[in-house]
Amino acid sequence: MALTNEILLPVRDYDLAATLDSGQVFRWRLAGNSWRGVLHKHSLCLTQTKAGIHALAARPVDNWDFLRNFLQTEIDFRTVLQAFPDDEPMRNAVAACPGLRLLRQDPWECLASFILSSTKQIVQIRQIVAHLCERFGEPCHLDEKGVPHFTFPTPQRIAAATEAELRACKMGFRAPSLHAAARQIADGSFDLEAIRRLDYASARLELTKLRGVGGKIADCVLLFAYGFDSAFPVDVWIERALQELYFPRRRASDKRLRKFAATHFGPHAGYAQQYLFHYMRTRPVQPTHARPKAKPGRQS
DNA sequence: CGCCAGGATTGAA
DNA sequence: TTCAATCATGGC
Repeated sequence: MALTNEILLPVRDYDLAATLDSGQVFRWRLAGNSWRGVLHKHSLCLTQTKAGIHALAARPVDNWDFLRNFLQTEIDFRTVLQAFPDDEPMRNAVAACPGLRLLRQDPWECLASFILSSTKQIVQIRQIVAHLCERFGEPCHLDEKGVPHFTFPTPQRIAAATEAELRACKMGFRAPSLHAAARQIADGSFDLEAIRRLDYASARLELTKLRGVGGKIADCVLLFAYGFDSAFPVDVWIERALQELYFPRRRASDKRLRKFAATHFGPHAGYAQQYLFHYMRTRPVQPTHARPKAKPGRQS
């Protein structure tokens, strides 16, 4: 294949900005009307145009499949949307952002990022990950402003760091979890590739053996890195979404909500989850002051 | 079940 | 300006 610095991926129904800014990935930032980020060792600049997504690489690329895979431009997106339940919350969520997509990330970067995500807001996760890449990643490109772009650090590099060095990236109590995961992956005692060959339930069980990885974080990794479309991460936003949109009059237990989610949203439940998440976070602020904090048994 | 673990942000004093 | 509450997930 010929080396090229740029490519146009002619994709429709794709909202690049919403997708890169929807809490799946933490390393893409807006520069003008383009998105800058690093994938493997390629520093990229992505721009949404009428014709699709234009990619500009800092260095020539011989095969762009890694980008098609990351952006998931080849999937049958219509089928995904058509498989959603035809109810009002889903119609509203899709209407609010019709081109929202799921990405397909590198498992290690995704796992590491979500270990760092626990009890953190998206802005803070971005900061921690940026620190981590600056200190332990490799510089792979200097942009026109002279700002270096870094690769995501390997498990080997993180394993070789001290816990104090990791804590200096502001990750606090998550440092031992990240360190342990990196060591297990670096020494081969945990195989991220083997996860691919498991069914969803086994893969989830396997991931939750890692310290700092509970059901929610496992589901994020299974959905965002391995493409298990049935994974349905339930964080507080999704819990709120399910409660308010599907059980407005009575308080449903956590267990009840998960059971509902597992059956209601169909084979691409993970996509549905992403739409609900985005919908909850971007819709106009609700008048929370008018409603007292939810208490068991009593919900306005 | 209930508490604790950092650190950035928001809102109150 | 300082200070306290809030955020949000897993481990014990």
